[in-house]
Amino acid sequence: MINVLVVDDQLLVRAGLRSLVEHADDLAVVGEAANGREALKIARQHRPDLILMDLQMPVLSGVEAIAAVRADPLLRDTPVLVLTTFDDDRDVVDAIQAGASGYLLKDVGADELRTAIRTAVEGGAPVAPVVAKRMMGQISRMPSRKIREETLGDLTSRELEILELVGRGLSNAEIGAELYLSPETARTYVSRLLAKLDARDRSQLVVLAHRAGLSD
Amino acid sequence: MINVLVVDDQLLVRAGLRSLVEHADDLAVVGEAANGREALKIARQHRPDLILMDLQMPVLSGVEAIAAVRADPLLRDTPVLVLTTFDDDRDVVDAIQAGASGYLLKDVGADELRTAIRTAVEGGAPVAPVVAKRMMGQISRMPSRKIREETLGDLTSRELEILELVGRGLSNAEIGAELYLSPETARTYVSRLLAKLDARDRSQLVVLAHRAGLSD
DNA sequence: GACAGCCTCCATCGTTGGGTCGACGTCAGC
DNA sequence: GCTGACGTCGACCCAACGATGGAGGCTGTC
Repeated sequence: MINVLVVDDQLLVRAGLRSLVEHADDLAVVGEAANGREALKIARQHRPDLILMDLQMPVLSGVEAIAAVRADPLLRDTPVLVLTTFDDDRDVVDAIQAGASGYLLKDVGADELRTAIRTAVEGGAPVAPVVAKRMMGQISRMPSRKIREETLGDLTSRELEILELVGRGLSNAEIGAELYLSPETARTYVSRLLAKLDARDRSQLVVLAHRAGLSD
Repeated sequence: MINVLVVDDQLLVRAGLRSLVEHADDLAVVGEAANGREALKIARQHRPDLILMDLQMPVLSGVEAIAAVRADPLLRDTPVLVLTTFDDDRDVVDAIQAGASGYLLKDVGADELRTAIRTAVEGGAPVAPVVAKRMMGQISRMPSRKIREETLGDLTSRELEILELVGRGLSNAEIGAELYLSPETARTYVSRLLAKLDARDRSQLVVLAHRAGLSD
């Protein structure tokens, strides 16, 4: 039996969700909350298996509430399934970074919602196709392996090491200390990197390093 | 009627997919291909409404094939739905950056697959919950608005402008030229930024700018 | 009017960075 | 054994950077 906490500031929506959720034998609503603060309080009391949460709420927004859940030692592992009306890029990214376990829109079908709840409890991340499109848009803008290999292709492994440290903002002396080299050697490498990568500054090297995804 | 091109290097899988897909009245398989090169050829001939593609393939991998589809003026708008066995972070990111329209795993249910095909054709992005979890993991590692506001909170708008240019690797003189300032003024701002953000180098400023997501 | 905050400019001085050489050692491969 | 690629170190010199402290002007607000 999966116990669900329903969080939405509109009474009507909560009622609708309750009837939807309880239509299934394996699902039950153990509480309702009208805002983030209430949600946290009730969640700590009832320890639901999943929190179904709207984002637009007074007092404590959905995103803040999700972050609070993830920060709470008691609730840390409770999946939070976002169920909201909009799919702004900003909302989606914020919710995910706050620690959401899934992201559905309110036009979701009844069966879909129930399936999503089960999926989230099992550790999966149910996401509405429109939202997934947003997510993919974000990922498209990330540094790609292709760029990495194209720009860093003919660097030796040692040069890559140095570039990575330059990309962290280290000075030549610090790089030398980090790799047990003399500062002069570090400078030699940086000079070579500048020539190879057609950069003028070490700060341009930093830009390249980040563009190539060397920051991870 | 939605015409589907099935791409997989295993005959058996293609046969299975064909029977699954054609089980619905509104779906039809208009072609099969065993690798990326074939897929492109047949796609150009038949102009399917959707391409169902495995990633692991000889000759031309799935990711490469997707990129080729997106680069082809005739096929540019044809959705490519990835259907594969694994969900490596790398595969997922590569496929998305190549231009995939969705990402399913081969343990998908028959109904789910058919629904996903329709969703993809309509412009949505069907994604398996496990894959969505990977995607969310990627997005979690991106620069967040929170960090941005925390680190850049008490900067004036002008200072932000300068920081953005520093983050692109410009020198003081270039910043001055860009903003119609004297180089000395640019230096003054950079100095202030160094003090405010507790950095020592302009290269550390570049790091901060990128961490805060000022590169977009 | 006094004041604070912001934007703009400048001069000086020490430090770092970067270009350009050259040198030595190692190791793989022909 | 020679060559070439790589890694390491150093010396020279000039340009850029960064710290510091100052200055004037422009907005607002009290």
